[in-house]
Amino acid sequence: MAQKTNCTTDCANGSEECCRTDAGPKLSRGRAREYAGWFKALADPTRIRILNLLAANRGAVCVCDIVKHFPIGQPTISHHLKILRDTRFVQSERRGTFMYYRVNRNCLGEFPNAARLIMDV
Amino acid sequence: MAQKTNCTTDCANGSEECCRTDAGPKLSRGRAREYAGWFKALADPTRIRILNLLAANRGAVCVCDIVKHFPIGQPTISHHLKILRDTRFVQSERRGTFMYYRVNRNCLGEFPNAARLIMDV
DNA sequence: TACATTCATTGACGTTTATCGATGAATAGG
DNA sequence: CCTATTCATCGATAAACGTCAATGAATGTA
Repeated sequence: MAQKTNCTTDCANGSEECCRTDAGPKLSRGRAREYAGWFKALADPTRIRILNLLAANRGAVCVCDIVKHFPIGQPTISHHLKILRDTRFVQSERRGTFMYYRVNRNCLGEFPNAARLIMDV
Repeated sequence: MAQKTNCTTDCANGSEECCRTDAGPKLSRGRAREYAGWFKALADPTRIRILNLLAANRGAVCVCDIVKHFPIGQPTISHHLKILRDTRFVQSERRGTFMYYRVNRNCLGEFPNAARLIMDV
């Protein structure tokens, strides 16, 4: 429902940048949605600190140990871990009754890539 | 309300990683919130494409021109621009009746920094 | 002065999200 | 088997978010 304007006709004086820059976004809607989902996974303080905790411990950490460091319940931690796992920021591995989570360090190099693609450099 | 567990006592067998990794997150709650707010600004497909559009046009672009390229109304675009401006992803400048927006290219270099700080490398 | 245009703000709406408590599935050990 | 433990899933709730239509403030022009 893009609102109708007559900006184009008004700015036809040739001396302004307005209305001569008609280039739309180059990123497709689908790819933008993909990137947004990626950033959305990092758009929560708790998830950032979970990631930071996992990075601070070299090896993998089990859920019950993660829970200890946060003032929220275990189901909520599980919820956040699922989001981080679905977006490949962390990897999980089962050992007996325990689930061990570790950071997926490949994601680190992807940040500059994302910036480059969005910022169109 | 971190759920009580006896994980620590259970894993006192010394052969498991569990419960020997007691390092909490190093990032403060405040800084995590700051970073999260930053990522949250990019956690929407429309905002990513607005940013991409601004990056694709060398000079600044006025709001009415941005609106043309999206299937949403002008107030919503204004709303997104405010979020991007509050987080310093874009800068604005008034010329007469028009508001011109441009990408803040400094933000580009900040991505790797954010990754490094969160990932604690 | 009066009018048109650009853009931001407001208030309302449906949807999504973070959190909780309760429950269920899987595993380990008596 | 039976019980205890770890963790994921479900259902509910309150807050936050994206969007809209309507309005308002600022500016340019006749």
